[in-house]
Amino acid sequence: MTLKKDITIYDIASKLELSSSTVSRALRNNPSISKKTIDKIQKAAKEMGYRPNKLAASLRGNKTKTIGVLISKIERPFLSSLISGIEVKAQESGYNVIIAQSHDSYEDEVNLAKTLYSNRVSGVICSLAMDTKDTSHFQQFIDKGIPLVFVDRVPRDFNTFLVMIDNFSAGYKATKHLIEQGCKRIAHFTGSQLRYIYSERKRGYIAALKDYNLPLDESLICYFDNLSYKEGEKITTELLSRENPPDGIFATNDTSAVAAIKAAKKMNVKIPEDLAIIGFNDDPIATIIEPQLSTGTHPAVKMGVISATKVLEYLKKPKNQDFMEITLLNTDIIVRESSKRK
Amino acid sequence: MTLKKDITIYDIASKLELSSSTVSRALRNNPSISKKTIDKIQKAAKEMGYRPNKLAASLRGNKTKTIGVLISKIERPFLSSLISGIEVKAQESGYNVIIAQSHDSYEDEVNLAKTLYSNRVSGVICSLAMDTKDTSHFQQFIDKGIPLVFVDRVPRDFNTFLVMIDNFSAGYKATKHLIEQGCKRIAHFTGSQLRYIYSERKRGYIAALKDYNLPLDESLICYFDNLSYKEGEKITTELLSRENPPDGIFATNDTSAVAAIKAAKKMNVKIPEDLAIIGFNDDPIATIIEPQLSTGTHPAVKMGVISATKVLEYLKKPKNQDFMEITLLNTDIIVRESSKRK
DNA sequence: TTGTAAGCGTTATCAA
DNA sequence: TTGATAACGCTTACAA
Repeated sequence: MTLKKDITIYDIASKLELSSSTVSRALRNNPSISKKTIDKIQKAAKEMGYRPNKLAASLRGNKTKTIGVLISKIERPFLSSLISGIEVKAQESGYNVIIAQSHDSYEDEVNLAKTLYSNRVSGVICSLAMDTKDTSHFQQFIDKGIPLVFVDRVPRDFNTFLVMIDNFSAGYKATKHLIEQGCKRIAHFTGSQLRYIYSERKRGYIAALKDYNLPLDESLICYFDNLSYKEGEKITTELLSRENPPDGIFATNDTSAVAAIKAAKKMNVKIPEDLAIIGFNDDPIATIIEPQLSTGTHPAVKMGVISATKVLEYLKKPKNQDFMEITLLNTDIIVRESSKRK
Repeated sequence: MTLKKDITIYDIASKLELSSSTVSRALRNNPSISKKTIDKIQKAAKEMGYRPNKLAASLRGNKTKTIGVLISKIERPFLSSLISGIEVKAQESGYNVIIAQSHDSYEDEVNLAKTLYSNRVSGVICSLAMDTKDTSHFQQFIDKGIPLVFVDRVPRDFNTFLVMIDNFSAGYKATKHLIEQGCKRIAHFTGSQLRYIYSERKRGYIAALKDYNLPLDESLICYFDNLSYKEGEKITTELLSRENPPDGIFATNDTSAVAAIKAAKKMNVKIPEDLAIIGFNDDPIATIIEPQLSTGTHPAVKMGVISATKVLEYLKKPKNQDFMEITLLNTDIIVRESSKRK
């Protein structure tokens, strides 16, 4: 097996009888090099099959042009779209994206943060694991001036960039919509209250009930462990078996909402007449289920692009990072069959 | 903004009055260093907050411990699961995963391959863009002894690792299943015939028809551009409007199959009685649609793990890479409501 | 068991 | 406009 050797700037330099620094500059179109030399060098580089060694450049410049993305699970539609947005934006600017999945484990998240650091990523974009309380493992990035963006599942108390939707308003809108459809007893599916996004949506839910003079029944607030389909089925079945079942459900994700639809149908509960349901995220399943699921939009790709943009902008002109910049995106309710009573 | 300086092995060395090489070795538990020294060094490293600079190590060792993944779009459930499998396996072995999306564009694929090369990835795992004909942009990896694995959408004529399911058999089984349900006129939704996976499934479909003495009606083979929901809707509607419509559909992906179900329902065609449908991939939507979609399994996570394993094994003991190693995974038919007539 | 020194491929500084 | 040289932080012969 004879491997082709890597061509370096030295190879080009010696072939053209120039110095390596001239070659280096020419390849980056440095204006101090004459047009003629630049052309000659770039031509030779192409012919010889030169490929810059980004490793060496990174080491030298102490910047990797790499964005580390730390999320729970790629398979979640919201997260894969988020990554897609990040990747597109990063690519545009010549940055690479490296992916790390915490699988919603705090320990993994801590270790992966270390790994990203060791890899000297230029910036980090993170959506927290479900049960992360302590976020001190992110301090290392701040200490080094590495831009850090939390997206969607953000911590409550960390001074950095946050990108998320207006979750309070989202919860409020979704609940208001159900109220407008005539719902009087609205259940709410929520996730870990450590996660701001869930507690805020819940707060929006509560505020809407209050504004419309509906009593708050704590027993209708269902705290999920992982917002899975299975959990959604189980809890819906339980809810609908009660003496005084709800007539509406605002689920904080589509997976549990779809499970609710299926469970309700199995129990012959009419949707939306007897039970109006709205989810959140607008996952692909929302339009597949019958009746189609009303939901709140969660602009994943856009959030990815914005997150990456924050990182890239910061890298261009770093500021004191002892601040918090929150980007709140608007969210809309998409009304589909599962909640449309009129 | 005062940034913490990076601690290097030199900092540790001078603090402990040792040499940098001793520190370097101790940090990697090199047996030639005394237990006592190792402990002392590792303790100091921890206290001082040392983080290895992988960049420097990579440059020195000319290996990055990074696997480049080149795929069309992360959002596809099959691909995000594939990546997940790759990431988990890579993580285990201390490798990073960098993601590049071609968005099914041949030009992007060529450029991204270059970028991955410039980043000196240790290995590459790729699922081709829909319309990639020429695969010479991958030769650079072979020339350098960088392990290259094609997964799922593989080229026809490239000597390297291939990981895929037995697509011929998959197509055969799916078709056979429909025949066994009594279908006589089975339509087939297929993708670009440049992609082996689609042409092989089609070959399986044709072989099954032949084995069961059903005539092959070329007009029932539908060539899709992108296998999207929209395309599926349109083509199904057209098919069912014919004088002599099909009584079964074998769709090469679930998206188009689900679209077919929806379109058929809209036209009051009974599923599975009048039209039995089977898809492929077992995407999440398959169990959400009603009737639930029969489909062929596509073990994405497993394929990811295997692909990563091939890369890692090769890196452990490189061989002559002028060979082809095909890993064919088995696939099963999951019979659900959309095709179960008895 | 530990130390010295060279080198990985760039880029930046200074000098010519 | 170009060249010589040092440096980025690590690993690894080779020497002690």
